[in-house]
Amino acid sequence: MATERAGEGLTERLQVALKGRGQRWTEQRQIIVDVLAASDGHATGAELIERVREQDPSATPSTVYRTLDLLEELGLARHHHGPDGRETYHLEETVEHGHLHCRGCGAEQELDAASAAPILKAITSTTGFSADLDHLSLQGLCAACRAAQVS
Amino acid sequence: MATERAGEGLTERLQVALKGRGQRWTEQRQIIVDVLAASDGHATGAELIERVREQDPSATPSTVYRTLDLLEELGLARHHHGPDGRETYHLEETVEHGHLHCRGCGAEQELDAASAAPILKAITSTTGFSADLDHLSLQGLCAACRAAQVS
DNA sequence: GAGTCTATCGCAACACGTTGCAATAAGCAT
DNA sequence: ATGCTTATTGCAACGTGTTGCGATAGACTC
Repeated sequence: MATERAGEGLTERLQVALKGRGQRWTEQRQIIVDVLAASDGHATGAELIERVREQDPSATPSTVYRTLDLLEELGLARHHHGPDGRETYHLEETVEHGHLHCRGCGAEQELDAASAAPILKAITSTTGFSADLDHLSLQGLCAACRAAQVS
Repeated sequence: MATERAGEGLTERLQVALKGRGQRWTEQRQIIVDVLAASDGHATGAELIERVREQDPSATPSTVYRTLDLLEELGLARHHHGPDGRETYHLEETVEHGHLHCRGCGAEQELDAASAAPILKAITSTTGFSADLDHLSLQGLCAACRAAQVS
């Protein structure tokens, strides 16, 4: 397993953004961004900490979470809460998407922007509220489980 | 501050449901149901524990959370996760509803079943997924904050 | 009422995430 | 290169929620 590196463009964007705010670029932050880039789907806080520790055993949870918060502030990462309330993180590079958790079979579907468009439109027109797709995390029954329940 | 009691009908329904499953009705459970009924809107786990403790200082978190889980299994209570991932509980008697959290002003709107209907319909027709309104917890910008941002 | 079975309780430990504070070290000026 | 400023780190403690286990006590039988 090679150690994956975040795209150079991403790292550079980060350095510039940090410098502009009087903040610093550190080895730890490089590692955290790399880990996030390598786990391209979704990863929980605990998973990220574990993977960061593989590369730097001295890293602590507080540092990792603080860095994740920072990345979110900079708009480079996002997090959302699963049905159990646990957090999952992903890089902003990942396409913006929502999540559908089926309480029947436990499956998780992703909801891409195109499919979500009519839903977001319905939300806006009935409530005036403009919802963030990245925070859209629905629980319910998928089509298969609904069919199974009817039987 | 009078000690509020859950409606007798609710308590009786519970006793019957428990007996049918070979489970028991205890003083603690009465207290927890009462507290839940008294905090008719939403209450976090921590708040509920504190209030239960006022009536029975020997109650422990594990008991309260286990009872809440039990009430959910019986379909008498529900919980959902706020934008910070913390849990809030409410009795099933409460009208089913969703939540809208504004990331601009921090306001929280409720979403009643009538308003939600077109949204749920849009979800079903685009994804085949039948979403639970009680777990619908959106984050985004309310109409006022959107207007303010445009300026 | 006494005895039995087992659901429930309290405790203690754990898991995830957050926060305050003192020590370290990054980045800048000289 | 050296020193200064202060962002960042590691540690330790806390808050919320979960889980395992032995002790308690509810409900049922005789």
